[in-house]
Order: sequence, then structure tokens, then C-alpha cells
Amino acid sequence: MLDHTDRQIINELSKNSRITMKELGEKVHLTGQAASARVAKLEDHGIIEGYSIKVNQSKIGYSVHAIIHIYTKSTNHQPYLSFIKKQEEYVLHNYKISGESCYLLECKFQSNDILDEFLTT
Amino acid sequence: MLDHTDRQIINELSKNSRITMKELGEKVHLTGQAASARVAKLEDHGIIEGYSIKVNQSKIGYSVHAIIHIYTKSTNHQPYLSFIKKQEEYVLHNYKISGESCYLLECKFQSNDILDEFLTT
DNA sequence: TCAAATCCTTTCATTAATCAAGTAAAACAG
DNA sequence: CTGTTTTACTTGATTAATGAAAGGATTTGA
Repeated sequence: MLDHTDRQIINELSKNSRITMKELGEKVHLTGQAASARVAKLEDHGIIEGYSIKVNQSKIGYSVHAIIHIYTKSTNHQPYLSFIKKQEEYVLHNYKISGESCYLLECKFQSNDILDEFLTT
Repeated sequence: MLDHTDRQIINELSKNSRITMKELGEKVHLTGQAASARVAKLEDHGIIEGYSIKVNQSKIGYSVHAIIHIYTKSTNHQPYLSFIKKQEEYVLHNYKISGESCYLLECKFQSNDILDEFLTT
């Protein structure tokens, strides 16, 4: 399925996804066009799901980083899931943990006060 | 520090960091050149730390995703930290948790057997 | 062994990025 | 209030990257 060149491409794009196809090609010993075709294929196969940036959250005012263990009482998780959807501003990631009906919620906050407010909501 | 346009730019690049500066400019009502200058400034200020891709790990053979709570016995974390450095293939993220001398380790594995092997190392 | 498919390269037209110059508005010192 | 500097932007010209098309080499399979 994936050959060495594909793995190299994934590795290079993980490090810098805004590299030009020409440069990427040079790194993996292909022309820009060939590299571009490989990348398109990886996208088509759903292996590359998207392109994003890493943001320094503390520099934009979110200095508190928290990982919160969520234990849902009811087996219906919908109320919880719609709650975190509304709280998008604070939520970085919501991990569903296997076994127990439990989540790990990775969040960012401007202050501990706001974290406390969030926790008591 | 950050105005509305900067926040829009961060938002758009979070969704798709391979957008062209021209398109980004259109989204935030600037020319490509102006958008590019804004982005360069965000990079210079360390707000944008990097550009990356989201990879579907299960499609490249890592079907097991685990979050492992690490309790270090000794206060010297160096042995642990150098261990996870060697295990880069499996490690997605290592979170230092406040308070207790403890980490949360987010990992990927090809199988539960390999996870077990990792846990007993 | 022949046909089809895959993967690459080269070439060329189109499009985007970059660089330089110029403008308008805001910030600021005298 | 005024002249100066800085900032943020636009426009226009140049350079570079992208995308499409054509063709060649290698592999796959009937």
C-alpha cells in the first residue's frame, strides 16, 4: 500500500505542510509533478485527512491547558457531546476512551477562573 | 495584539493550511500580498509555530490508539524522557501533567500485541 | 507476447508568490 | 496643530510553482 517514498512524503509534510511540491519532490527524489500526484493520491485514499497549523495557544491568550476526565452518568452521551460542541472555543480535542463510558477532554482556557467556570457548567 | 483579521487567518489556516495566499486573502478581504505579510508576522511572533498534516493512522497500519497514564517513581524523569524519544514511531504526544510527577502519553500501535510489548518495556 | 495500467519525466500554458514602489491613515514627538 | 515616522495596505512587474498534456519505461496480467 505505502512505499518508502509515500512514508517520506508523509514525514516531510508532517514537518512542514506548506512546502512547495517542487521542494517536496527534491527531498524524495521526484519531480514536483510526480510528488504532487503522490500527494493527491494520499488525499484520495483518505490517508492525508487535512492540512493544519500549530498555534501557540499561550501567545493568543489561552495560557491554561487542561486534560479533563469525563465520566458520563447516563449511557446517552448526546447531552455531553452537544455541550462540547457549543464550547468549541475551549476544546482542542475530545478523546473517546474504550471500556468505561468516559472521555478525555483536552482544553485551553484564558485563565483558571474560566476553567473553573467551565467545570461547573 | 491580534485583531479580527488575524483571528480569521488563524481560523482559515487551521482548517486548511495549504490554501494559497491569494485565496486566504479573499476570505479575509485582503490581497494575497497583504495576507502573506500578516501570516509572516504571525510566524515571526511565534503564534503560528508550524504547518502540518492530519494523517489517518489506522489507514497506515496503526489501528490501536492509546492514552497511557505514566507515573514516574523517581523525580528524575530523564530515563522516561529518553525512552519515549527512542519510541518515536509510536508516540503521538507526551503531555506533562501538573501536580503529581505524571505524564499522559498518547500513542499509536499496529496491534494490541505491540501495545502490550511497549507497556512491558 | 501483446495490451493495459502505472508511474514517472518533459514541455508548456496558466496561475500564484514574491519583490519593489507608492499611497493613505495612524501614531507620535516637537 | 504640524511635520515625521511607522504601519498596513494596494498596484504592477518579475520570478517561480502548478496543472495539463504527451510520451516513455516498467510492471501486470490475459
